[in-house]
Amino acid sequence: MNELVKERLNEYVASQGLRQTNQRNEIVSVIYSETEHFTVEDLFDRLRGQGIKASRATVYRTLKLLVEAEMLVEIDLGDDLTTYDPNFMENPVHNHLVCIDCGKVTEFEDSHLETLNDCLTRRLGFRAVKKSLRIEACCEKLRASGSCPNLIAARLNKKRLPNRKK
Amino acid sequence: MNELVKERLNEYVASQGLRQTNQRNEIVSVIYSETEHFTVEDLFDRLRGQGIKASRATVYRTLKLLVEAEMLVEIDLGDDLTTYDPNFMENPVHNHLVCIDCGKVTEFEDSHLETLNDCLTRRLGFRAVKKSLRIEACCEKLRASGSCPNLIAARLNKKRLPNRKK
DNA sequence: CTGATTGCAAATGCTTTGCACGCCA
DNA sequence: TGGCGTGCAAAGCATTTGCAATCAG
Repeated sequence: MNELVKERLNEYVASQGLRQTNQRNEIVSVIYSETEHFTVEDLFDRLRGQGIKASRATVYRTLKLLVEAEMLVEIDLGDDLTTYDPNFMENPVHNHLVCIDCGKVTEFEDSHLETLNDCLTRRLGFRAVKKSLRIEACCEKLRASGSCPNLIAARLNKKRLPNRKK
Repeated sequence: MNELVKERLNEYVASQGLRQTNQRNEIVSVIYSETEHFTVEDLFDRLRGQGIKASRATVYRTLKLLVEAEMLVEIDLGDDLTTYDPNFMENPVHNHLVCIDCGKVTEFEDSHLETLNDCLTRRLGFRAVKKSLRIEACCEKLRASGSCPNLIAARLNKKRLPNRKK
């Protein structure tokens, strides 16, 4: 995966008359070492944690580059943070469900949903180009039994906590 | 409509131990005089255009209040602007289609879509609470005939122009 | 009267940018 | 060698906040 990704980056970089650099390679390498969604600060922390030196400016610039290269997608998780999703390369069509109990994000896809969206769009006289669906939901298990495995996992792993809507 | 809306605001304000003020009433009145989506600056301009005096701070504070009162919903149109939709009071369930040719936003709803979303959510072990769907699409008429009525209307009316994704 | 509301300006927080230096092709 | 890339600090922008004056109930 990692090699594939770097290759794709370098293809894009070459095609645009840009240059291959250490920072870009390292940033890409760190991003795709996990499938987790992340914010700029998340990424910045991961970089520092691995002793990789790259300024915030470079991180911002590289993220913009990756979005242009369609290797990364900005998603809206319902909070005020710009979040990046590295999973669209493997999975070009997917949606997000955000648990309002623990904040955990579940990716899912469904062909019926895609078909229906396309139909509705066509009926309105358009051709669908891109789609963004986010479902905010609460955990049935938590409601039923008073405990939610995701909630517990979230606490243990210090994942993104419940979205603070500012 | 206008009276209904003011009434609802005042109900909420009263229920929270807050106070009825001129600024709030005027802002609400201006917002619901149209069904158009708007940004803070749009609203601020409309206020000034009608000679209504309210500081930006008050406008921001009132918008926050209206969102809390569930009279207004923040929506994501795919640009970097916080946009407000005043139509959820009349139409609690609807989605947005954004034309990438002219930027025009079309609201639509479909019961099948809602059902499918709920099914998918339940299958994942959650109960849907809230949903946000945005389709970006291009106009078939423009592709076919080279002209798009919305595009023309957009130019004539100086509506929101094509989204600059910065 | 009392505490909520307002306006102003200052502060915030995220992101972008200008510039001088360094490095890839 | 030419110019793209980087880091730094400053600038930008949208939004929030502290404070003193004002206003609603």
